[in-house]
Amino acid sequence: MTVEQDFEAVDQFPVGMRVLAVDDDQTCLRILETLLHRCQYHVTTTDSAQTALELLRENKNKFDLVISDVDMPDMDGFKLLELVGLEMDLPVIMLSAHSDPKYVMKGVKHGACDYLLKPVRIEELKNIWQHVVRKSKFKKMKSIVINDDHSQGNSDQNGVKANRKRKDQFEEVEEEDEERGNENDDPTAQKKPRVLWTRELHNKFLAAVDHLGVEKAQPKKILELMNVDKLTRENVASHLQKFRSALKKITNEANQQANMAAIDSHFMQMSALKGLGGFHNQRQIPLGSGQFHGGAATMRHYPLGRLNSFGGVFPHVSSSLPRNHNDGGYVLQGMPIPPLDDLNNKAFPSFTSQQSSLMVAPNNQLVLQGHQQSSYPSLNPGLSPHFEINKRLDDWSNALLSTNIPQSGVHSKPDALEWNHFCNSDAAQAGFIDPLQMKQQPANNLGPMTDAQLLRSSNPIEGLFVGQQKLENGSMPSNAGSLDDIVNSMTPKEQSQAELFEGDLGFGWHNSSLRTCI
DNA sequence: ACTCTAATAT
DNA sequence: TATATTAGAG
Repeated sequence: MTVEQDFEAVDQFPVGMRVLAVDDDQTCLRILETLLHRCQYHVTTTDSAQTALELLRENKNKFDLVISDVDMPDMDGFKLLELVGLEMDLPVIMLSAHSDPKYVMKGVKHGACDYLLKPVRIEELKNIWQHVVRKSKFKKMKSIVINDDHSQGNSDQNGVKANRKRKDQFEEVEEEDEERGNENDDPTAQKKPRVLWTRELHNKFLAAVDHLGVEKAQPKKILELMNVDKLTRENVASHLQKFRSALKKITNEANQQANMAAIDSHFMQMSALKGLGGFHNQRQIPLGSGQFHGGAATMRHYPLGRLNSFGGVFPHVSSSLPRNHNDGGYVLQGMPIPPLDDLNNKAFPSFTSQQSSLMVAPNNQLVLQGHQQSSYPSLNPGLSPHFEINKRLDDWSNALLSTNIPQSGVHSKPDALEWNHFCNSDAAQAGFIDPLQMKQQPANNLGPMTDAQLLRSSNPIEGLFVGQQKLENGSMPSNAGSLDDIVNSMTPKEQSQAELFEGDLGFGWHNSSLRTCI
């Protein structure tokens, strides 16, 4: 079988590929030329690197590949390599008699896409066209980002392999292609988007988990229930892992506390007194923004006290709030839903910065599209339908300010230490905020999270709050009944506003160390 | 084939 | 930091 036949059997492409061969040694150059011709390449030769460079500069896009000797009097082959890489980003193959790994490495580091040892065998030249294909593929996808990655990304991958003589070039090229292909198959595709577990997304997650039951909730099922585009099982698994560890932490702490029962009964009393504890999920709320198509939108009843402040999906932990958070108050963000507290404010806010509906953003993240949360306290309370919420933030902030509690910034949330400080602060002592009250009227006196709440894809607190306002100003009958009724009673405008402002209260809430407050 | 957990990477 | 990925073991 002739070389030609052999070659053509491989691929038609390389026929006519334009190769510039550079070697100061005339003999070598002649041999090289002959071999390249046999491969049906279109060959241009020169014996000087300088000339080569000029040829290349004058004939941009007239060459597909450069194959150059390393040792040349007028210009170091590496220099040529570098310049070519810089100026036209052509694939360059280095050629030398030195098998010294140092040289090989140098070539590779300078961006050579291959390093051939003299004497060159035609078998090696037969395959060099692949560098052209690869390079152009590579260029296409990197063209916007980087210009000179030629000398970096390329080299590392070849580095290890380059210092062995390549008998098995075909295989090797395939390997390399695979390596690159994994990441760069689609030139337009960038890195996989990261999922941002926003409140809304988390709520869907919670709804799914709740539906399945905490114990039985598994990534795959959750994923199905959530029915969110582009979300993967891995995403869910990761989140679930985080969720569970947060859960464990919280329940552990809760269980360490004594007097649960007493506190429980107290809570129940408070609930009853408040008239809010008896809410049932009587009907669903029509959802504007929910994308939820799973089976969680069914009516459920929870035994009062089963649910606590963590989104209604936590196991029964004597329905008492966790207290005495002794690790500094850190709670995995996005896990617990903030307690509703009593509706007369005194929320213990934390601040998050994302919200709204799910999309794939240009920045290549799965994000919730929407406004960036206004930095507290920049919201204008007078204009916000969430005046009271902002006021709560004000209260909290002021309380903090008046107690020398170090604040780490707008997005900080108090940790256990800060909270203890706060509880002992003048502000607290003066009744500015009553820790005791906060303790006595924790979130779960408001009954379970409803499907509707979860599915509304907005901060349930917001809806509740609006409802509460309506109750208070008489625009809603006081016997409105269920929580759902309240939320349902929101006007479309209010709902959209709630939508817009959702996230005013973050969900990194933790009412840590309440025990130490009394 | 999937899940869980821990560890580690990005 | 939050999320992703991986490993190793069910």
